[in-house]
Amino acid sequence: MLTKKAKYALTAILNLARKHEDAPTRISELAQEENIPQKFLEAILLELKKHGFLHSKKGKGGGYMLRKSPEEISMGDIIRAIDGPLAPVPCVSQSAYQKCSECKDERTCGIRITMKDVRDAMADVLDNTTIADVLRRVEEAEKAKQIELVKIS
Amino acid sequence: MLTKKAKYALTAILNLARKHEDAPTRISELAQEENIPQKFLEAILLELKKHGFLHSKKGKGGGYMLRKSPEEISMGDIIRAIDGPLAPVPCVSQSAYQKCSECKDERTCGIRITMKDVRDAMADVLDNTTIADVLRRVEEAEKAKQIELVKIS
DNA sequence: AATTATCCTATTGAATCGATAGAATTTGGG
DNA sequence: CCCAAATTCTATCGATTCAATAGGATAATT
Repeated sequence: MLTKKAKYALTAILNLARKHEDAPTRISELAQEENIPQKFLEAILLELKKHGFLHSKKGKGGGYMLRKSPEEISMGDIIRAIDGPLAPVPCVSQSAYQKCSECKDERTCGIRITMKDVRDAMADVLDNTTIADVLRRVEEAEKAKQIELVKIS
Repeated sequence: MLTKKAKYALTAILNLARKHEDAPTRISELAQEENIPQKFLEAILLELKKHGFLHSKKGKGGGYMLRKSPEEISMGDIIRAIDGPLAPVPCVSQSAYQKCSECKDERTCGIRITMKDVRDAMADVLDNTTIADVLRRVEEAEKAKQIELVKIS
């Protein structure tokens, strides 16, 4: 399960990416727009900054802005930064492998074999979907919705 | 992340499936063979029984045995029974859908669109991998290991 | 210097995870 | 019919994580 923290992180980055402006966005503004508890969002943005996704400007007229372009950030990157490895079990994680204690031989462990497939399937989606991709798909969905509305009226 | 509970559940069912005997297996035996805390395993087996995967026989000569055949049990079934829905967010779950509170319109939510793909990718693996499939792949891996050993010697 | 925002530390309440203890109940065998 | 062996039930526990809040320190812009 995605934690709320990761969900808020994705929401915040998508919001900032949609703005694609040079002007920074205030935490308070972001919190209000996306219905995220401000103090919680504060901590999340700080973490995202430490991971290199954002940078910030202090003082009057300050706020947060994207550091990388939306094409360079994948959904997987953000989720890993906030929630940790994607893998359902540590022994199939690429980014944070850990040996399985109870397992006699990893090569012949049925759970590992299956979970490796699951991890790969998840990573295939999340590492090949950038913020820019998501924004594109949202736009398409919004267009489809408009057409639907016209049909009904 | 898969919980230890679910991992133990999978291990237990794989063990019972490998035995494919009519004779029931005692909890204590299963716990020892798979290095699972006995009292914890007790609770897990009970839960698996309630979900219809196992049935049990009390008293002397009793124990647990599979209720369904290994071909009829998918990895997804077991994980859902113990850990709950596969979906990373409730609003893309097939088995336990829940409306997203903070989302204005689900159809145009970028997180939902992406997470739907993730869910489908996971379900595609887990619902199409049966216990029998896993056992087959473990056997293959064991054969490959044997060949490897012969080569070295 | 005043304003505004980020940054830091600490704490909280609730839920979940992993596991244990002890007793109750059922069953088959002698 | 009683005993031993097994499952079944109830309850509790400590530790960790999750989600969020509070309050203030620090830094930078106008």
